[in-house]
Amino acid sequence: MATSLMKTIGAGELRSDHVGETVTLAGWVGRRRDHGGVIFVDLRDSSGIVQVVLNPEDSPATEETLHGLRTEYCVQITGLVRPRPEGTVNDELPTGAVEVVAAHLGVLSPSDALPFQLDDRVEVDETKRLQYRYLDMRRTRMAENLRARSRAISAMRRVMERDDFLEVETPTLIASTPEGARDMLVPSRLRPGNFYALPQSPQLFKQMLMIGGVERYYQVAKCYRDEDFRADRQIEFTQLDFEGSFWGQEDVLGTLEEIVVEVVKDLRGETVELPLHRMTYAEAMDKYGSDKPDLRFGMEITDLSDVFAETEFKAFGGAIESGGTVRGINGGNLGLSRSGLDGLVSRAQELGAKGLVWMVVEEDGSLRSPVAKFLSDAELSGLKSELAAETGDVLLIAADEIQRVSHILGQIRLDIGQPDGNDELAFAFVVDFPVFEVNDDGSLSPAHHPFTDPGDIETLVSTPESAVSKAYDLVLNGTELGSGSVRIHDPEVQAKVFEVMNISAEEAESRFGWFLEALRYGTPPHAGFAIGIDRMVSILRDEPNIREIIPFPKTQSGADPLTGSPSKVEEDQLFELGIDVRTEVRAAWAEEAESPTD
RNA sequence: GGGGGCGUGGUGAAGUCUGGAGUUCACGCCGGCCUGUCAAGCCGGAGGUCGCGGGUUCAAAUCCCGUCGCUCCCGCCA
Repeated sequence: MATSLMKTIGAGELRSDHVGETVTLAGWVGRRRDHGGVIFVDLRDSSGIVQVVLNPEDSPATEETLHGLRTEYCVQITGLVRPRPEGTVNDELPTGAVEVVAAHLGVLSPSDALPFQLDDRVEVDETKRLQYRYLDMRRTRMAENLRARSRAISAMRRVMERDDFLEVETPTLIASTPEGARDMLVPSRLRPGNFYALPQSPQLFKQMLMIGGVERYYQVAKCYRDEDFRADRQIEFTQLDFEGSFWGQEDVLGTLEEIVVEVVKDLRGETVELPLHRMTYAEAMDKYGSDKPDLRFGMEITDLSDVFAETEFKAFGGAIESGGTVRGINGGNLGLSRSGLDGLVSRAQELGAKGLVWMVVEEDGSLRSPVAKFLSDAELSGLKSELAAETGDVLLIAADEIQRVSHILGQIRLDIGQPDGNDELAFAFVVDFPVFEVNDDGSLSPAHHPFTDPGDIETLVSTPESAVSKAYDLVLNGTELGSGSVRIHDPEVQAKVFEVMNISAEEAESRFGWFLEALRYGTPPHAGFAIGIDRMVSILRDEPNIREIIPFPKTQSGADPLTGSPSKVEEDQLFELGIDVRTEVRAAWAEEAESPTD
């Protein structure tokens, strides 16, 4: 802790070594224990907590100041560091062996009574916390999360600088580029009716940096995606974005491994074993029904099509006949009641399943299930052996087209398999993503932005649905931390990809003509990645959502309870921007003004 | 766009299913006592339009309808 005019040392830094020194501290009044005569104050600053002793003899401040001290007053204290008396040492505190006898106490700034207690054991409504985020971050949870976030970024920079990456800032008022998500738009005053987009990622800029000879670039980049919120999604978030020239996939994954090792070391003091686990997209989908498998537990999806190849049970047989599949998972001994099992069925239906068959293995080896009577003995025993079923196990089976079955069982697997209190970290690279995802109606939609190396061009053209791109993800505990790819550096390939993606030459020219031209000036082969910093830190900190990692996050409806954003603006301002508000919106405003809600 | 959960003094919860006086618990706040506590202790006190609107009822925190906010999820999103 640097000294300043107002303090000579951080409160949390005091140790027995400092005994005998007179120090000046500044910080906040945490807990206050007023015994009438002596008063103990837990003085807190960013370095920690130390006990300050105030008493009439040693502290010549007025009685009023002493007893008038209240929680969260901002104070400055000068006093002597001394060992705590015999028997009063507090082993819970790093500073617990000493205390500061205040000779002088100054209130720098008093505090109103707080809207909620800063005690970490008190759970507070999150909206309230966000509304008073500046108080919330005085609590250890947020204070530590902010520090962890900073350390994570610092570790990332360390790797980037060690490997000679150049930090470059790219603009945030840009032309809309296709990343799949909805753009956040900013109106242009100088060109009414025209809009900037906020970047969903610095994608094309970093590629141009490669063309520009930077060779190795990184940026801690703010990104924006105007989509619905989730526990791990905000409309603005921060990524470590990097890119390298003369690079292929292995170079990127190697750099990611370095980053993972450093960040985990700094945040958790743990050593990550290299190489990180790696699997193909196809394997991930097959075994885990997800492109971001949670590998902290097994419960792999098993193909049961062979078992039920000849079945009389229509739900299974029908699926197989129409080219689909029957697959199942062994959920283990879940101890679920009938209604709990039915809950899984509803969940499956929510996920688009026609149904979900559950079976419980009884003591005598028989299978209890609403559909057991429709299945032959051979099928039941085949099922048990395929799923390695033991007494008490719950078997869950779905039948439908492959993609849907994977999705359903993959989600159910997560619902029932999430290890509680398991602090294991399961990193994995998922590689060989397809170029296209197949929609329900059989049509294709790009799985990545169109600047991703689509692999073999002939395959891309002849059977696009089976084309494998050079795209890869980094996954941690079932959450996608980020993704990247080898990029296209050949303008001919780029044109071909647009064609296959049904982007006409005219459209490509009008939207990215400038970029297509850039590709024509000796573009080096290049590849890169972007890691979601908020996500990574939230998992490493065992936080349930990324709002705990973002200093000033938004609620699920995109509002900031502290500042009131988004907010209305004056009509003059809209006029100046060339924006006309629709009559319906205007009417809604008027109604809102008349009858304020909540 | 859809489904689930939640909304009760400043904070957190119980009460809601099965309607009967704003009832209870913990913390905080205010005042008093108290010179070795560390979630200090003891005594006293203040503080609520039960999110909001409507309906049913003799009577609504409680039942019904609507609405707003927060949250988790599906869709969406890499």
